Amino acid sequence: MNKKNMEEIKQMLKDKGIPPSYHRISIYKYLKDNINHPTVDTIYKDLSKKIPTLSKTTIYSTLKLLTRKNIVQEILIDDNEVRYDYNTKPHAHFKCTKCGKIYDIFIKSELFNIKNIEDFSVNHTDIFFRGVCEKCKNK
Amino acid sequence: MNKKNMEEIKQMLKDKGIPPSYHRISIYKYLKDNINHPTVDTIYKDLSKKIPTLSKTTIYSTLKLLTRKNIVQEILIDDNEVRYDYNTKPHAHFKCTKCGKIYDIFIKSELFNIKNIEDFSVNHTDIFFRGVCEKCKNK
DNA sequence: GTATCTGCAAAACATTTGCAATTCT
DNA sequence: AGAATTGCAAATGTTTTGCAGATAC
Repeated sequence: MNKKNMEEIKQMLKDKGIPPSYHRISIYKYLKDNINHPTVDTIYKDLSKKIPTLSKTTIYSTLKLLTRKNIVQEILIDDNEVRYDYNTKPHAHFKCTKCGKIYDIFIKSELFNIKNIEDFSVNHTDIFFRGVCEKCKNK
Repeated sequence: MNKKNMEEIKQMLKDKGIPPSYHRISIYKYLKDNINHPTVDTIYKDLSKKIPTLSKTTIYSTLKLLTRKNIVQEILIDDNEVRYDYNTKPHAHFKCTKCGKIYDIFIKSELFNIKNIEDFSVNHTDIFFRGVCEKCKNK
């Protein structure tokens, strides 16, 4: 089952023109299994338990590569830390300013489909909300 | 005329509960005169020509203060540099991925008025577009 | 055997902080 | 004088880069 996942990811990376090294497969699988928009640091702390030789440099370069190939998505919602999202389909994000968690918001909006606005060609639309989540409201 | 502007800003800062030092007035006036979403570094390079004693620390602390008081707006559209926007009214932004310029987009969207979404209380909505601007298209 | 991938250490940035000096009233 | 503002230098945190060694095909 886990093996099967690895094989599937391996094939997918190949199809996208990315040589599927063990590290790359592992990092992608981590994003698939942890859809809570982890940072490089979080990925490193977790994954290096299982793969002690893994370095941050490799995580950085792998994520840049996957982003360039549109297999994952960078989220720049706040602060100066980049987060990564396994889900590349158009969706919005919500960040709770108290607990810092980021949630996916699956709203439909015509803004995601805009191809031109004023004189500009649009390639990508980001919609971010900031506020307080249910849990933090009740504290 | 210029003096008059300074006086107006001074009064406005006072009204918002901010002691209007010369540096604070100058930084706010810079944002008013340069609505192209400058970074701290840009502000520093430009303003320190006129005010040689001005330090980056002061610019950082002043902008944090103005942001907290909702007099200016932080823009976190890309990379790891914060940009500042004189215009605090709801509007979207477009970033050209070729030249790096950021443009204001004055679209109307009900998303700017959302107060609740799913279980969350929304305080702020950001809408960002990325793509290529007219000038870069024709290069 | 040659390309690529990886990891370390250093560098490069943006931003924050501690603290002493300056300024303002 | 007393409180707030400012500036320097150092610290912090994230990301990038150069290069040497390891790995893969």
